[in-house]
Amino acid sequence: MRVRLKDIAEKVGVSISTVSRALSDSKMISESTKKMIVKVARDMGYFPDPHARGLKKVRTRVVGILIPELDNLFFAEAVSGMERALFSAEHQIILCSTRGDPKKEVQSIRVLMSHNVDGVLAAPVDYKANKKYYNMLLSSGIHLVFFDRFVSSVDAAHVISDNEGGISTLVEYLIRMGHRKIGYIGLNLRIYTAKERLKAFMKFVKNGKIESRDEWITHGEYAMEDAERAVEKILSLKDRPTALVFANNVATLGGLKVFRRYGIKIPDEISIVSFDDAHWNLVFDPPVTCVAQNPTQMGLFAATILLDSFTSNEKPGVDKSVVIKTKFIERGSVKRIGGV
Amino acid sequence: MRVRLKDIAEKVGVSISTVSRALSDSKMISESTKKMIVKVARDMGYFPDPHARGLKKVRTRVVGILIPELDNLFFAEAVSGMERALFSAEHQIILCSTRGDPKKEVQSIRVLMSHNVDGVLAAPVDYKANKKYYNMLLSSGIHLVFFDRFVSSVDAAHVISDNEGGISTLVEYLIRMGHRKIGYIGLNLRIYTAKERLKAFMKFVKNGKIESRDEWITHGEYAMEDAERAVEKILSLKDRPTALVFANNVATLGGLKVFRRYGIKIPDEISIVSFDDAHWNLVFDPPVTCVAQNPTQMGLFAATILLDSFTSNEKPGVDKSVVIKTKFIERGSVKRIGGV
DNA sequence: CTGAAAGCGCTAACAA
DNA sequence: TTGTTAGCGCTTTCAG
Repeated sequence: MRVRLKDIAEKVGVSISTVSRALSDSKMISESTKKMIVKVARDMGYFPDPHARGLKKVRTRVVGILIPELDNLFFAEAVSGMERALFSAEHQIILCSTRGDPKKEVQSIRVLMSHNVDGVLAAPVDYKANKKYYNMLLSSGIHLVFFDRFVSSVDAAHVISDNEGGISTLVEYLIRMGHRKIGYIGLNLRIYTAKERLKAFMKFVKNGKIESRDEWITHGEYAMEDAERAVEKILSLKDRPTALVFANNVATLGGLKVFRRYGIKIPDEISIVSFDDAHWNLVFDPPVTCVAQNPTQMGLFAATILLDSFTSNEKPGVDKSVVIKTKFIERGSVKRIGGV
Repeated sequence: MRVRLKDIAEKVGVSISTVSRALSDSKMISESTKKMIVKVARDMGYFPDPHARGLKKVRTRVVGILIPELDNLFFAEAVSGMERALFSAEHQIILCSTRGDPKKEVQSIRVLMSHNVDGVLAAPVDYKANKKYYNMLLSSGIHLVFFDRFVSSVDAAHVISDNEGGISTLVEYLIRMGHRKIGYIGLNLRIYTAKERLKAFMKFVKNGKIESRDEWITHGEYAMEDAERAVEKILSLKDRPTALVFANNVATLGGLKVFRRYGIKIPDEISIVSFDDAHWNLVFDPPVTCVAQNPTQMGLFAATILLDSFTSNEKPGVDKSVVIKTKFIERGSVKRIGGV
């Protein structure tokens, strides 16, 4: 049977509330009895009942994690980083996956609220939708930290990569390598990162630093197949770009599949760069030049901000946000065709 | 504010218990009032408080998932499959990661028990250790389903791949392709799958179907670096095997890294096969011949068995276990050097 | 068929 | 400094 405060109280010969105080490290108790009680509690293997706690609306030591999907290694690693931080701080995780569906996102937010979680770490589906529900979370006292993406004008800290900087690094590199005709394989624009990365790319088009046609710029959904179709379409064009920027790891893998299927040689026939590194760059030939994110670190940061906010007891506002620089990794997927 | 049974009761003009009965679909209530109450509850956005529920030791609709690590895509996909099944059945997930540490495993089991979860889906660290704690789980009424691995002589269903069959397929294929001198890059033998796969491999050694020396058979930890070291050691031998069997995706990636570093051509200089498929086989050249597991399906099965056991209200015993066949995928990583 | 009331384990306000 | 007690929202006897 489970050990309750009552059991400890009986054993020590004090009241339940004394035990409660001892275990919550209250000041209103003598050091000696506290020591005694703590020892007995440990010996008996006491662990407070989270439900009884939760019912009293005190800290539940549970945080909700809300992600689009787990089978993208980016999110898996991010959650792994969070888990590390949260476990050390003795917090539990309730995991919800939205699969990119705003409806599921709403349901998940509801569930997390009803579980009375202390905080939520979220990578929201949509830049705008469900703002209402995130605010509802906040106003019911739950701390919130966004990661990878955020919802505009919700006052919560976010931990994101430097999307604009990353894309700029990539495009500037291509320019240095002599490329001007550059295509872009993007993602669904509801997603914050997709929007930011495209915007960064378009800046180069607008100011004439590169040349890009509408047909070279694509926005798929968040699946490999979309990237595949997009790349196939671009390859079928008479006037092709000499280089392609892939907006994330999923898109890149899709592109590489197509190149392989058609026997297209990288970088001889077309050059590519990618936002996101991937495991298979360890073995793929040529490995892809990219800007790498660090999802584990991102998760760790986000969780740490949240945990700190519990300690300080104030919600982490947007001013606590962190932007993580991406890391440029030059490899062999870009051909020099002029330039400096 | 949160909607409680009390609020619904007041609105409808009945007692709390009537509302409770209506919502739990009891027989002891008239159809008409039930209908009415259910409707009002929905309109008001009622969602039962999991803590109040949990405190009463009824179904919490929460299941614990216990895995070694999330940043291995195998487990990420398995959890993804579980999430799908559990979400449909309106169950929540508490996620615990052991990182291969039996101590953390014990702590996690304790946490899950204290959270009064209805069931646990676990890929245990060790084949023997912590048997006591899994039995403790069971005896406190929590349903348990193992996946990928299990703990011996704990009476709980498991969902695993056909490890022996998979390895046999791989080795027999190598034999057909003319290989006799075959090495094995294995994992830590505390892990159930590692043990099973090695056993299956050793059967071929013992009955003389293949020739293998002690130096060709390695057992690393569960990290890529161990596989790298193991492969390097084998390559440095004067008398090398002509083919290598890799015991999982992590080991395979480690091996490929080494081959790349030393410029070793697959399959010309050495042939390889692998337990587990991987994403990068879509783009790697040559893609690796392997037996693929289906982690998503494994997760789905495990979760389904657990959910069924809630319905039937009896713990899923070891007799409910499922063994999933692996899928052989012939690709280009093995050279024919004789044979049929 | 419905309502009143006890109690799950804990915290916190109030008494002593 | 300690003990007593109310009550968190729900389920479940037990009466009606």
